[in-house]
Amino acid sequence: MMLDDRKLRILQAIIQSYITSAEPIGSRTISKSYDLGVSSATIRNEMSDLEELGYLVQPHTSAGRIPSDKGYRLYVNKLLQSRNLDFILRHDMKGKLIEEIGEVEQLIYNAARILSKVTNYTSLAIAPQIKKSQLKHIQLIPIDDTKILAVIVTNSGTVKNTVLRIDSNISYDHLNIISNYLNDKLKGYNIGDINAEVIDNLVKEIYEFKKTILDIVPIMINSLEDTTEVGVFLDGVTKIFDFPEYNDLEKAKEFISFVENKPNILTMLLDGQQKDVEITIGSENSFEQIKNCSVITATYSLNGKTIGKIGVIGPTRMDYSNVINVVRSLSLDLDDTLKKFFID
Amino acid sequence: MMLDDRKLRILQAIIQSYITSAEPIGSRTISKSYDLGVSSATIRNEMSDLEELGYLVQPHTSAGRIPSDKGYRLYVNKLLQSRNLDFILRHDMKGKLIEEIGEVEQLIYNAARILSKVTNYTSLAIAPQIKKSQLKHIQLIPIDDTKILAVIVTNSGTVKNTVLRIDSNISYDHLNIISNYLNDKLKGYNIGDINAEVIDNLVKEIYEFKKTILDIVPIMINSLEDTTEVGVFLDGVTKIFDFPEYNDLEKAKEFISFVENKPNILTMLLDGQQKDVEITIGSENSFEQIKNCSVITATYSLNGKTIGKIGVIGPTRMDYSNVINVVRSLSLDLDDTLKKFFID
DNA sequence: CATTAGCACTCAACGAACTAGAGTGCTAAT
DNA sequence: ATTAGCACTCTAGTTCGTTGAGTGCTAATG
Repeated sequence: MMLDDRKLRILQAIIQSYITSAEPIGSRTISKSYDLGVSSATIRNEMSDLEELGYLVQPHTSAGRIPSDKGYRLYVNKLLQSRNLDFILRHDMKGKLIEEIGEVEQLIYNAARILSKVTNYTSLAIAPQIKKSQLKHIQLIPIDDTKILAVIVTNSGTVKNTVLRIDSNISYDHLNIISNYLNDKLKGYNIGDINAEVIDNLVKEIYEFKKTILDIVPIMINSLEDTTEVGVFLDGVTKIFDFPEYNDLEKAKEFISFVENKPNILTMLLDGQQKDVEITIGSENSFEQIKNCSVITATYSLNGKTIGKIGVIGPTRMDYSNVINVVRSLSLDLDDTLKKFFID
Repeated sequence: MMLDDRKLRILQAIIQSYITSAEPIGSRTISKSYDLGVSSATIRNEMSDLEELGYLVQPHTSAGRIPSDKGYRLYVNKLLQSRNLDFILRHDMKGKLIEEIGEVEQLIYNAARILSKVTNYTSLAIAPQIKKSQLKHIQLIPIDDTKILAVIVTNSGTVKNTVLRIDSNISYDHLNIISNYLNDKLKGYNIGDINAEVIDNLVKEIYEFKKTILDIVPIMINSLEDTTEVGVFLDGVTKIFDFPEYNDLEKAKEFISFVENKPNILTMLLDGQQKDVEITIGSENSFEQIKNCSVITATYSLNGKTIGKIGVIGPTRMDYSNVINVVRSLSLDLDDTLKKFFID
């Protein structure tokens, strides 16, 4: 049995109906609402075939049918006609995005908030990954006898502070010399590439402050990799309550627990392929807790290099067409904005 | 009609039962479980009186009674016998708290996480209020031709970065001179006290960099007051699902929406009196959305000055005794830890 | 005179039984 | 190949009694 054109049209009709209604769709509904030129009985037969092929499932006998993950996948890959995003909306989004530019984190959080507001799904975002950024400036500042503050600025605009505890008292001037030296040697380095070897080479050329540098730099680099500190942004968590599929406390709890757990979000977004727009449907998700959700993400880049991701998560019955458009367009806006305000 | 000792004992019994069972309490339950030496009929009469006095309410005729906000208030003020917190638990909490000390924010977030884990309620915390802290160090760092980074360190350990956009190119050396000058003049100032007048006085004594300072300092100070950036920490949001009073999607949604809104939490915590431990019961809350919740907070201090708050929020049927103990003890631990690691 | 046993009354919660209605699958006619 | 027709299925509501916890009142009691 093959998927002929009529079957595809019926599948499309069912999925579109289901996305807006959240109710199982029966053959009569389709024959009435869509002009397919065949009777409900024919549609009934076709639906039976579509179920056999795995694109539809029946919650119970004597109910209509709902799309399976496989059905949604086909829909997304083949049946989605990409309409253009409303110009006004695009313009508004970009306006909101650049309304108040502070640090990059602020910008990304802004993007997440816009995304949730415009799509009415929960939005996710990760701030530029420090490891993938280049070191732009490094500065050591004495705080008191036992502490110095290391400030690291990256090309993507991220500023990261680390308080270091030290034994020996180092003078302001000495710290300045070390700062300058580190700047000189490490500027432009990919932060992820600064490893033991690099640090070893670093101190080969300098004798006076060798010990201090070996005390300071590894701790500093380590603290940059602290994942608990990494910027994960969420907005619109409570949007999930608007969907009938989460009219169940257990499910709502599971969703919110998952999404509030930053490491989950981080792994999910970082593990994915780094393609432009990525769509993960239901059971395709690697986390069991969200096997009834779809996730749509897009990357954002600086200097042609992907540095982070934004996206939304919601029920598999998601308005794919709209969300894909919004996410893509917002990620392009982000690229623009980053280029303009944070260019290397 | 007066509240004699027997009425108080009955009220106490009802509240204690209700806190653990979440079910309306009937007269027979009390007479069986607590040895008050009177029959259920007598208790029935007393309960009727307690209702008339406003300490109890009846969900419907033929149901037991539950405490009113006024009842809880009396309980908290008069009937709570303060038992001591388990020594092991105290020790564990402190251990966890100082397990990994990074910046203050990290410490406060740690406290919130411990609080939620130990009490099984949603926990809240605010990071040290920059306005109430003193300036310890200020440093201007050039990023590129159009941007400089201002790093401000306070006595409470908070490090705050602000990226400033400038027109004219300022050399590294000039920035250093300005940094040193500002340090010299502003160190020790309460950040909240640095106003236009102070800045005016600041530039009276210096001519060379007057314009630059006037360009930089006000923006810097302003950005410190940006409330969207202020540290509000939450943990255990989903704990609310464990309480039968939130077995209702609408209520759960209202709660989570409220609590996820940082400005709400900020106003709530900052508006309260700044006493040691503060308990707000049900309708005493200024926010309509949480009129069925109680909030228990404690302040934490540095150098005898209150700089922030931690606390929990949950249903009015809260284990007041335990939560008060835990919150108080954790706030003392925080004081200790701050003193040790972040002392001025 | 406070206390209590006794009893009629109330009401939410639960479950059984029934109904309505949407939808299917099959069969036979077109 | 398509479709009208129909028996069948199953959920979601609805009604209606039953149960049981709890109350409030009254009259008896020490």
